[in-house]
Amino acid sequence: MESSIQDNIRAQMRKGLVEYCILSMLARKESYASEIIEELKKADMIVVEGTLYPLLIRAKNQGLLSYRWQESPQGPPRKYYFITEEGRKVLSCMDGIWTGIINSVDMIRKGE
Amino acid sequence: MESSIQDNIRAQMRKGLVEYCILSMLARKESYASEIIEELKKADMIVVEGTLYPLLIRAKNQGLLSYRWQESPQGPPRKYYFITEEGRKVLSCMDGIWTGIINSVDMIRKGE
DNA sequence: ATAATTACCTTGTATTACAAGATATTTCAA
DNA sequence: TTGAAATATCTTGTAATACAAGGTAATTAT
Repeated sequence: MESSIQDNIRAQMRKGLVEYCILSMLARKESYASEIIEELKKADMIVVEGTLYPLLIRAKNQGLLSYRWQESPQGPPRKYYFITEEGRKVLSCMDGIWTGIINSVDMIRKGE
Repeated sequence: MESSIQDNIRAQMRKGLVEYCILSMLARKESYASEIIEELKKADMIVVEGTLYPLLIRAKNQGLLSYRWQESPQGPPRKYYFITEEGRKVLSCMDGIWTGIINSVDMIRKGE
């Protein structure tokens, strides 16, 4: 099965933004994987489990996120992730990087 | 040697944008690899040869770019790449995707 | 000749996101 | 009390990207 060029481009462009988006979300309120996926879907930023779980583990190992267990009204307990102080510093830095990227692309698109 | 978390994030965020930027540049005027790298550098979008050459070849194989040889005032001949009609269609599509990504990130960043 | 400059290209590696599937806990109905 | 449904977490294997590092080749100047 072959994917279209456009699908491929959409996929490529999103790369690396996922971490920024997830840190952003968790900076406002703690959340668990299934809920994070639902909320990203609302903003058309589709992410699947196989992407999210390794990312959360990486961010936790870097000290950007931490988590606590909490019982669920139904099913197994939820792993609520929340942002750390270190994570907030990195997020603030990412804001600047993101703004810079938008400016760079804008310059290139419009012809410096 | 270990790179900082921030360097890593900067690198990740840029992924996939390079193709968009290069198609954009070539949509205004044809150019060759060394010049493309120089111009991207001006916009703080650093790209190296090992990234650019495979990308140009991929885009050519997809029919988005084509090229012609031209003698250089000094050194070996230059391979001038230019965008095709198909490339312009895809570029127009990428504009929309890029705008959509900016909107998505903005929604997520600001809390939908 | 040969060194310098300019240019093109390749190989191997780290990282990322995804597809697909495995595992575990709770509730509810038969 | 057994089993299905729902909700969760997590792992493995694969494809793709960007980069570091190095290789090849043509022209000009010394």
